[in-house]
Amino acid sequence: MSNYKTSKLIMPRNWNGALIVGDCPYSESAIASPFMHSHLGQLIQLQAKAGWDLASRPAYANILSFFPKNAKFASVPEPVLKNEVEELNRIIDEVKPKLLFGLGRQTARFIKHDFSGDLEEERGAPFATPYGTGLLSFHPREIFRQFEFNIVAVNDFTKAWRYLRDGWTEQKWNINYQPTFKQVLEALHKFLESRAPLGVDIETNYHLGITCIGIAYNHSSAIVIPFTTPTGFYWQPYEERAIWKVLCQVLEKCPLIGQNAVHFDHYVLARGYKINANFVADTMFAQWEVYCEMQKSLAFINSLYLDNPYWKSVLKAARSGKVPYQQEWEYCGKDCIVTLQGAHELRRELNELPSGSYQHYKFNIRVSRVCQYMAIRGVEFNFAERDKRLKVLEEEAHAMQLDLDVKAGKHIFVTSPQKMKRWLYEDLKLPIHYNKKTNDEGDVEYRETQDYLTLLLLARDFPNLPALGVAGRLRKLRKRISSLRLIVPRPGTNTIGWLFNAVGTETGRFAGYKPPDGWGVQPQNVYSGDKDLFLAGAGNLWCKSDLEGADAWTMAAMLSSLGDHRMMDDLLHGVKPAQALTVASLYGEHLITADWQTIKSYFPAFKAAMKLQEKERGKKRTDYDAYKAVSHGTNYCMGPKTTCDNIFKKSDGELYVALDVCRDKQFLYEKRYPGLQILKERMASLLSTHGYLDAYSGNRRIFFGRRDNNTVREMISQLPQAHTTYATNLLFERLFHWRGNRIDAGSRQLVIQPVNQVHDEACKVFAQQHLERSRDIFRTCSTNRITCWGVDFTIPFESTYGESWGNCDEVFV
DNA sequence: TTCTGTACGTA
DNA sequence: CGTACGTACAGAAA
Repeated sequence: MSNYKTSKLIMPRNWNGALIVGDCPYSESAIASPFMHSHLGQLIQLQAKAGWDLASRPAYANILSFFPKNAKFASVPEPVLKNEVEELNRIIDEVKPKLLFGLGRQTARFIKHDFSGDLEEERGAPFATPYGTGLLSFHPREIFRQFEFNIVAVNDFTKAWRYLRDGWTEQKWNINYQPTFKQVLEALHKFLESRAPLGVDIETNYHLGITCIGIAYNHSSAIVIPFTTPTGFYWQPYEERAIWKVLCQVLEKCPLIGQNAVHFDHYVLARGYKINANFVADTMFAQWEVYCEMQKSLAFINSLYLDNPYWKSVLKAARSGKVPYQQEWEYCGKDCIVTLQGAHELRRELNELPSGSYQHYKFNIRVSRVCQYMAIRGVEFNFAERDKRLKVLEEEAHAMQLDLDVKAGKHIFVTSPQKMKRWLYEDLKLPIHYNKKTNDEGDVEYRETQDYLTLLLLARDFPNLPALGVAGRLRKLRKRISSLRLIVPRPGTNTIGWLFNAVGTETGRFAGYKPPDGWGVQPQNVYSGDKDLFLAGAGNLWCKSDLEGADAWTMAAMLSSLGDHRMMDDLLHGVKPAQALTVASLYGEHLITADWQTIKSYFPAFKAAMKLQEKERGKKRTDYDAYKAVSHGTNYCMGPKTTCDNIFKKSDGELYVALDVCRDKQFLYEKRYPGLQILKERMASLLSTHGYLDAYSGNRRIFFGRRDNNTVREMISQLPQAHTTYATNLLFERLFHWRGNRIDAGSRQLVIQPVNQVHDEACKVFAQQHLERSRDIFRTCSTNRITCWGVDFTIPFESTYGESWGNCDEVFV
């Protein structure tokens, strides 16, 4: 083989057999070789980090031998591109690389013949080439832009080295996806006998009917039971009945491993098939526990820990008829097998972490049973009252629309951002307002906006244009109306459902969803004013338990450990930080450093003053409301501009705190809690020394972002959120699993039934006759003790009950 | 029909 | 330069 160097290929003397292919040269002027300057440096660093033996070297090539115009691949004329690709292919045929390693999304298109078009999906999954193994990863350019890709790229380079050294062949899949009746029954009975863990996955059609169900029983074998074909049914009716009978037992009795943090499979089986599937492990939960900032998809898990080629494009192809429809069943079998394999590897990953991680994973799996319970149970919804309310609101909206059109002198379509923009900035020529937007790459952009805040600000600056305020209020009202109108009950009932994902967020908070059948709502963004429509049901009570000062406790503990004990002192003696700030603002700024006793001595006067303000200005418009926003914002490094915007917006344009006033109040707040400044520095130093934070729950969040202020802010909110979540989840976990919360011994029926969770608010329902018993149970289950940075504390609940979510006025405990 | 951006609801 | 989310709608792309 010839040693030669061109802008297209660099072939080293001591070649290791790998050809690393990029998309185009570094820049217009740096085209002498495929990778130059920082790109080459990055590649060498990645090889070193991934343990490549650098005594021999990879060859480097590019799709393009030149830098495309404006750095846009699309600008390259088709024939030119074709020539370049052909030349690359000639090079590949000549050098015959054992490893073809393509970097970047453009590159992937040309070196993998069946590339799906999504690099993040296919990255890290090996494929066969005529001369060896192929692999895709990020281009150094992409890694620079998106810092967290770096760790993933190291993983890909580690894999690449292994494939180069040991080669790669696709594992043999043993998937029986067109089984006979006899085979299915035999397999199911065998599972029932052995009770070995099974990897389970279902595929469903648009109506949530199960098209097939796959069961993997070892790391290469699965049986898939098809139910429907595009034209009918796979089984005779009597066969299907017999299969479901045994299948139901398998799903309820065998330990199942799933890939389904949203509990979609469980929900479908329970609601549509009356099967309470026994999922005891979930690869999504495990992957979240290991790297909560990363994706949790099966393809991603495969790319990190396994060696299967990309298989995820088959489902779409099978459904659209591009490949035989039976391949959907085979695909389902692969999913099950990869789930089983992934669970195995993730167990090893968890072992590498402190023991708390595995404990928290197990805890979350127990919590996930509560998510399933709440999803299936649902709650009663007051449809009669909803309909009445809708009527009133719709009339109100109609009147507002007429008023708006008159005031504006033309019809204003408030739900169209485009039309609103034209009205404000073209017709009325008002000053353009911008909104901060963080794009996928993490860069901050500013875009034109016409949101509620903008309309309020414009209305304030242009009092001669009363239409502005009306437009803002109307748009909000329309949003509320459409949310209400779209609520649909489960057929024949007044019940609605919701879904939860216990690992839906990076901080450990739940994510909530509208159920896949559409019969319900997203539980966590229900408009406060409509919460009274969610009912306990006849003979029942709705009980709402809020964590009191939820996030503040962890904040106080962190400050305490840094030597500033004042916030903890305040909280322990019933002084909320925002109250201290308000008292000092109202009765003399010297009070800002006063002890809690002094602050408290002003409480009667302070509370009376706020009551008066509420009477005069309306709800959410008192000074205390403003100072709450200042305190909250300052805790999380919010700037004075956003703080005063928030106050203005929350008070519907009534409360305007000038920017410098807002800034002064922040200084005042920081004077009382000087630890806040130290905390920022401490977090920045933790980011560079450790790069992770451990919560008391056992969960560790590794921060993959850049070492900048942005990440420091994420870190500051991490532990408060993680601990709040832990306290709420702990309550639910106990209520669900503790035998003391059962109607009677041996019963599965709960006395206190969890129904909803909104971060620091736990909603439960119990029968009226069990009020006293529920109080006892709650007292037992609601205790917690958290240690943060060596400081112990407890987050107390404040509980009330009533007939509905929005109507909890009686004190519970 | 599917995707993207904007706006807005929650803690 | 608060954090963390999901959904509805409009309008464009396919």
